[in-house]
Amino acid sequence: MSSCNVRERLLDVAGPVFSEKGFEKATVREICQKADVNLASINYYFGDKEQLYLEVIRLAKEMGVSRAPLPEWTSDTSAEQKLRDWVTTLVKRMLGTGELSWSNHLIMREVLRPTKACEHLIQELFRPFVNIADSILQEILGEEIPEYRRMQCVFSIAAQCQFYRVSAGMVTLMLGQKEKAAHYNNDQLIEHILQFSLAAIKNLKQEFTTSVMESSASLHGS
Amino acid sequence: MSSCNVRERLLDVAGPVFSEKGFEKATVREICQKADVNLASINYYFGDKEQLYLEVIRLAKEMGVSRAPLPEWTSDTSAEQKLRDWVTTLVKRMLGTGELSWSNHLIMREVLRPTKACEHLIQELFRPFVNIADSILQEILGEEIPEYRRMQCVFSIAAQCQFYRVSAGMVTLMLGQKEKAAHYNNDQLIEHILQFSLAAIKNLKQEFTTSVMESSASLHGS
DNA sequence: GTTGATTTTAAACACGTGTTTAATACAATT
DNA sequence: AATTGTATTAAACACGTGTTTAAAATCAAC
Repeated sequence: MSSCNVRERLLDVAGPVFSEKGFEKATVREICQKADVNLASINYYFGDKEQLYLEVIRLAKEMGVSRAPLPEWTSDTSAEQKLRDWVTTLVKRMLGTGELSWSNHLIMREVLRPTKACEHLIQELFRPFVNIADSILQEILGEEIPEYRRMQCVFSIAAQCQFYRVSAGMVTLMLGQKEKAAHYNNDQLIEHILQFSLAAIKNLKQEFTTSVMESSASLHGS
Repeated sequence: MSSCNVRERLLDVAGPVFSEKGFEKATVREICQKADVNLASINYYFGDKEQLYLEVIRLAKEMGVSRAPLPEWTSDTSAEQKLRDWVTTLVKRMLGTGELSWSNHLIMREVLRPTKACEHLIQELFRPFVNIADSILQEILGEEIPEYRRMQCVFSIAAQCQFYRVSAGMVTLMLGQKEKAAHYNNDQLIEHILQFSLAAIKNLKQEFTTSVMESSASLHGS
């Protein structure tokens, strides 16, 4: 009867521990102790520590997505609104607060120092999410901007969202607690990132259309 | 005679090892072996592993700055040129290639997971460097934009530079080697980051001046 | 109820880590 | 040449790690 909820308890406990300590520094002893199971249980149910970790990553991916999903869009949702939703979702997933933020932490660890598990995250999580941003930018920028320029913009936006997660410690040390609390909450960050990025994107579009007009004009001229 | 170049050899060897493995995973045995000194030498000369690490961080800071210094500016250097130099310097320091890039790696490790050494880096390296960007932005934006908005912009620029360092592994996995080599070398990145950020900053300035004009107009009107 | 497989347990194993120690070698000074 | 203080060495120490093992306990089926 008391059998296989041990496996579940291990999965539940391992997530936060791996998230806080990282794969290397997390110890099977701590995980087993917090799960209130025997030390040998991880090897019995998962084979070894690494396979437990891979299972936890899978779980984190699913939880992360379901926790901060993209809203539904209709055919007349504006591209800017979509971009706002996209940025909001990314910031929420990255800076996700509260009790379930371990999944975000864990995924971010994989981004910063990829292991075997990162390939899976890219296929199932990052690539689809980036593709959405790419299609939004295509909607704004039109067809004539080359794909790699769009991708650079996507990276620039994602970079800003990522910064406040990965450099949070340094940002706090630089600004001081009060300054950071005053001007760097989620909503203000989203607003700044959106304004900053939208201006850059619209400028890129304008620059491209005028350069096309110029080359067209010089073509007609010569 | 054979005395105290042991200390130097340890410092020379420890930098790359700490950079590659991080403080925790780097072992005193590997460092001592590569430095061709006895296992006990680190404790003899530095006290313990951590104090060696602190010395290495100091060394990395000095090397990083001297390796990619900011160019000299005259009184008629344009603000945009200064910003270009600043971004170029930051990208070079972060993505610094070749034999001496260990210092950049090591400093980036401190940003991502601050230890005691980070406070020193902030005081001596980050704060002065960020202040330079802040004064450049002040030159572009004028006085009426509040300081925290300028700082947000500085962070947005730095975030883009940082992204390709900390997420390099994931970016490569996403794009594939050839695509990354084709469109994401240092020069192209600098160009994109500058264009992207300058457009955003100029838009911010414009938005502020028009809103000031509006409020001024409504003031005169009422 | 007995049997057989599955699960749980405590102990030990094998290895790697940073650090310490006591003996030795070396250099300069008296 | 003897002495003193410094530098080097090999060995051992103390601890923490993931994993394995063999015995005990539990459960399901006959």
